[in-house]
Amino acid sequence: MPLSPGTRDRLVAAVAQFVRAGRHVSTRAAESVHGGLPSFGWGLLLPLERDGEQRCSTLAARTGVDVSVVSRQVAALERQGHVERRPDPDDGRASLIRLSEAGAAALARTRAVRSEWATAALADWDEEDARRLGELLERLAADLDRAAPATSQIPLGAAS
Amino acid sequence: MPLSPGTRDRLVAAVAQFVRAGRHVSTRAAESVHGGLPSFGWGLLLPLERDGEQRCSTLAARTGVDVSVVSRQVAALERQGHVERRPDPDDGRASLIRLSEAGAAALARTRAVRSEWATAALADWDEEDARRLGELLERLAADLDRAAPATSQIPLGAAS
DNA sequence: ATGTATGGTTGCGGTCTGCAAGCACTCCCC
DNA sequence: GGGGAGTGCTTGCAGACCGCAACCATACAT
Repeated sequence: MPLSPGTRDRLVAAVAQFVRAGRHVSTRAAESVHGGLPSFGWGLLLPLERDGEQRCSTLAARTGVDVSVVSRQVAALERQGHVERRPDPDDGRASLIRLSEAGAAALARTRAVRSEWATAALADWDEEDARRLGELLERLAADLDRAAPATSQIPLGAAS
Repeated sequence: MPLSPGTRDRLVAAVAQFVRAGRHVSTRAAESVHGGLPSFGWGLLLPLERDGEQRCSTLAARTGVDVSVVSRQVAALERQGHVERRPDPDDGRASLIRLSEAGAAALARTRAVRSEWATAALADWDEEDARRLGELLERLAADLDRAAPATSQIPLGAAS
């Protein structure tokens, strides 16, 4: 019994409130970039930048959404020139998605806007607290992913 | 210059990733309650429970969304019996929204489901880390609210 | 009384999401 | 080698939210 219910519930409440607040900011930051990425673009371009060329299904698994969503977003990003696609030489069904130069530039612009916002929001934070929060958030996100099974395992509509 | 860019950007990335993960969990937890609240219901019922009877516009301000959204959600929650409405005795235009007994019960059920999930997700967290994260999150949410002006102040579509 | 401001509702369009059906291709077993 | 099962992806569909703008009813100020 490592955690008191009080602390746990307070953390849950803080998370719920924070997710709401964070959603606003994350969509706004992307939208304010001209020729802006669709707000979800960030979530797709980031793993593309970090892990390089990869296929839709990998991207879907990494971002935790349905493949169909990724498929549509990739199509949109491709139309806008942010990503490029080529057939997978090892598998005729799949294609490999790669960040284009324009996409990298858009990502950099979005990142700059975010940094600006973050600087304002974090004006009176000190190094220690920020570092600590970053670590704890990363850990919590990982634990949430682990505790929240893939969508297929939760019968969404079929509540008993 | 209280914060290094490296720490700041890492925190930004952690927040972005976390918001994505958290959104999944928060919607799922509400949906899994039978006769479930619409996932946004939680966001409305919570301030109703905490601050008591209040009007739509107050609710909208508190939750940070447009009044029209609150209006529709209240209508839905009223149909489901989760909230009750009565005309404001002091102002014929307004109505006061109040959590019903059924709504309180639904809220309790949702909370129970959340606690269950949280217990699983936080299985190997210790008291100190959880408490610290809760505090830091609350502080960050407040700072984000402060740094991200109300929607009316950001011309959404009118990007230059 | 008349004009303005405010609380709320509704129509509209947009984004993001998941599910399910369908297509093309791969792989394995007979 | 051929046929069936499995896989990668796309698309049609429906649902949840969101904000803006137009609108109505009431309140308030001059």
